[in-house]
Amino acid sequence: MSPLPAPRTEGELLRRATDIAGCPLKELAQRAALTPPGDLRAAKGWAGTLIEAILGATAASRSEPDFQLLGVELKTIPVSREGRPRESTYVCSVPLMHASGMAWEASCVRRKLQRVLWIPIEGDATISVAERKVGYPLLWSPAFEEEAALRADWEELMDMVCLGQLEQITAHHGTHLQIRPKAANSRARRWGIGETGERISTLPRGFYLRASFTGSLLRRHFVIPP
DNA sequence: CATTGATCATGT
DNA sequence: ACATGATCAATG
Repeated sequence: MSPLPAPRTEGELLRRATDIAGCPLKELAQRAALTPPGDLRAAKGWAGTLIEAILGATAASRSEPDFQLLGVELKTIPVSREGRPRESTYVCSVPLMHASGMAWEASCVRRKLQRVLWIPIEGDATISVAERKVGYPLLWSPAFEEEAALRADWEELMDMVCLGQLEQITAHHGTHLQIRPKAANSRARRWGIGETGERISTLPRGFYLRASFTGSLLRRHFVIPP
């Protein structure tokens, strides 16, 4: 496949995304000269990377929005037959040091979620990766209430990170945004802040959006049925 | 059976 | 090393 030029406007991006709605992944893979894996166990990011290539994303594996010119982040999301998200959505890593006094406005969570192109993909395990179909896209920015709710979660969680309560954070915290491990394995280490303010060696963490949050936003925009 | 904690591959 | 793309697999 010849390298696709990056979309120059949101409209162009959205048109490309709409054009592939209903398409099985094998068809898109063929365009990109790729072969769909039998399962995603050893290729967890395969579908996301494929859609990036198909839509002409430019920032693969860089700390930039996927569509740099447009400031748009691409997120594929696996959905069940009923259209419900099957998984949470990774947002960004959690800053474990030097984050005291950081404002929501300056956070990576807010920056990442400022403008997102959501693309649902059939994620039922009974459907082979090749046959899974791409759904209709949603170009989304958080509504005022959504951002306020995310901000409240972020502030509560980051307070814990900065006040030495990192080890007490579990995935149960946060209504819409949660903190979970994000690492190669459970032996991975980063520096964090301990109970008495000392440096501790801890597991790297990431911010994730709960499936309930992405589900309600897809429903609210009529991308998936109620 | 939904959710949490763990994990996989690849690029810079 | 650490970011990107996420899903897997154990657990309650």
